[in-house]
Amino acid sequence: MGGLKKGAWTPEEDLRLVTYIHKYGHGNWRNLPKYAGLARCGKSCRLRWINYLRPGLKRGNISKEEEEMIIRLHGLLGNKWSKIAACLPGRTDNEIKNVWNSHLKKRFKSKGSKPSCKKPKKVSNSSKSVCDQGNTSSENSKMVLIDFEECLMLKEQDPEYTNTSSTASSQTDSNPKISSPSFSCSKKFDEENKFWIELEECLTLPDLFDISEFDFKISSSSLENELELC
DNA sequence: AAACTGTTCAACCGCCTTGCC
DNA sequence: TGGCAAGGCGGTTGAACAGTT
Repeated sequence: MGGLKKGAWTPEEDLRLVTYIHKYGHGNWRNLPKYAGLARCGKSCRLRWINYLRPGLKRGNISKEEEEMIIRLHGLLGNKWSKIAACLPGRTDNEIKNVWNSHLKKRFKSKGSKPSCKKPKKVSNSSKSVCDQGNTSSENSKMVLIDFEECLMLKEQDPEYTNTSSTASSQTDSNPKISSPSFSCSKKFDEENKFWIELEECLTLPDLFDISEFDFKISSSSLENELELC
């Protein structure tokens, strides 16, 4: 790959890239640099466009609300930066990753909790975990996001899944924070097959509600009916 | 003022996924 | 159905900047 430039982009390169994309779009990133007269690889052009030059990007500080959102989503999705970014208009996956790694992660370290959640895991016969780590926000957030596709996939993989009752799982017994074994949630669908669920207000939550203490399971044969924390 | 240390963030790297032939 | 190309993603790096001694 001799002759390909690396490192920081110059204003001239930015201008070339923006001008080209505005004129012709980016049909093929691999060929784009050649046609745009850039000594960069296609990947580099794509990254520059997505993370910096694309219209509609919010530059500057992440707001408190955005921060809270990142924390919640990270608790549920783990290091799925692109998925998290999809929920934050104008923010890029790279930006969110940087924000997380530079300040938010430290905040969790100092609190002594584990912020990340890699993959859904099976915890017991009677329940499936959508996420094994959760909301560690300092506020009593009661909104959580469930990846509907992931739920569906898990359900399909495990025939026992739909046979679960609403009784408490063994994990609940070891949870000192909450005595009630389960409660239901109302749901709110949004785009991309995810839906928000809002925990019922009737439940008395501990001051520092931590979803990581719970698993989600589907309590009826229909995914659309009800989810439970257990 | 200089040296050192810590932080931020743009960019790169390599792996994985997807779509096409 | 397998192979290949391209795009997408997450982890990592390193330069620039800020703060501290």
